[in-house]
Amino acid sequence: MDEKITFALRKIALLGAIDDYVTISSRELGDILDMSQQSASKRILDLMDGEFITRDLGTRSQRIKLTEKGVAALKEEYNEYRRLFELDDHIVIHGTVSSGMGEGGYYICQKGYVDQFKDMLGFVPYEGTLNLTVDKDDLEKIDLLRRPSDLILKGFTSDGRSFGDVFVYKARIKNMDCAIVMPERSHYRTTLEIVCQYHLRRTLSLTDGSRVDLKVEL
Amino acid sequence: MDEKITFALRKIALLGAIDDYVTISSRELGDILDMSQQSASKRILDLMDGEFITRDLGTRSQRIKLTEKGVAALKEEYNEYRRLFELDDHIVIHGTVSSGMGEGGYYICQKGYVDQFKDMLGFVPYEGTLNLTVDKDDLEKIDLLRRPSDLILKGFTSDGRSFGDVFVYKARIKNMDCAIVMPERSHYRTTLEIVCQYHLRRTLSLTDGSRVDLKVEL
DNA sequence: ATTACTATATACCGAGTAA
DNA sequence: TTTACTCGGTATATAGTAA
Repeated sequence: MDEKITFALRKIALLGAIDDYVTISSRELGDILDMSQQSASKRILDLMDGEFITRDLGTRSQRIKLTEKGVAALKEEYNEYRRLFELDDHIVIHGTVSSGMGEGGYYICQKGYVDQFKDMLGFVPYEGTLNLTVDKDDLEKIDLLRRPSDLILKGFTSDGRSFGDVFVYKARIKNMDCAIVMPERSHYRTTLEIVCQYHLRRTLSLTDGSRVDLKVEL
Repeated sequence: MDEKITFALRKIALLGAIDDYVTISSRELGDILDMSQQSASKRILDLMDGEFITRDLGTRSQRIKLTEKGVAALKEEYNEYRRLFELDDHIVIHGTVSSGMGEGGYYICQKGYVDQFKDMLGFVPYEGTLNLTVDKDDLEKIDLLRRPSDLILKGFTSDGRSFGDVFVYKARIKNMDCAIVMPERSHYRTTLEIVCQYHLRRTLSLTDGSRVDLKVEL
């Protein structure tokens, strides 16, 4: 979505053009957008071209109203702001990609977990986890995760082997949705295990030692 | 606020850069902003120039965090969206500016009302009202206002003359805060009387017959 | 691999103006 | 009064490249 488009669209919407047609000349819109009458006129044509607004043009006035698509475009941007300011219950954990087989990777591939995981997060995890060695300065942030998550994969028994509960924390790496998996009885460690729908190493071109910022929802 | 600035700022904030430093190369930012590495680099310099972000630049990576000013800029835009989508309890009434002495204008200038008005709306109304003849198609919308407003100027007696209650409805004309005043015992009319901190006729260059879109909070 | 400079290409803006 | 065209000046973007 072009930022010039949503800027003009938002200013027009603020005049009430979501609910009904609003009378606004290109000169007036130019004043609001801090640009010339000519540029505002062009912007209106662009908005119509993208079907973000409809207009009925009289000989000495025009009336503008947002289309469904126009409202949707604004809502999309609004949701980005909500992610920033309404759900500001997250922390950022810095760390380094490391290898080494974590038991979380073994756990999460069990069918008993995968089905629950899909219901919970909405995706089937890629087979295998990304190991993240947490920066020394951020180790204390892990304790914030030790509070029982409200996302818990229930334990089960399979082939005579018992699998315990696993805590899950929704997270993001560079806008990629992922999750921390943490077996309930894991001992204190400096490494987190991340699961994702995609192969994070390949998708984000990560190798051992790559720096990663993990944004975790609390 | 320049829209290019807030666009880049928002995308960086979404990576978690409000809470803490976040590692992001200009190449990666370019991908996110759909522009070249060079332009993204320039955008970062612009953001630093405006003191919207701080950066610590290493030899092979940079870390970015929003400043107070940067967060404030985003919150300003967020508030515009809240006005659009959270308080969507309003209607738009179309009408035409007309003259003719409404009794509302006489009423509202009484000291007994003005003091209450200032407490309620936060401004002292300009002496005189703007008369708005409502479009035939929008007359039924006035009935929505007939529900008792939660903003009521209490009646009083002055010089042996009694003044009744007046309903007040917050409204906006082209982003100007104003209010509809409606004496409780007024008979059904097709004309609304608008008060504002400023002289609306002059400020908005309105003359008799000018088309006006009135956005009313319910 | 980075960031960011310079130079060239492109897009954008607005003055003038027609309808 | 409007809207919106053309056109020329300016700002913005990117390719090439240095550090």
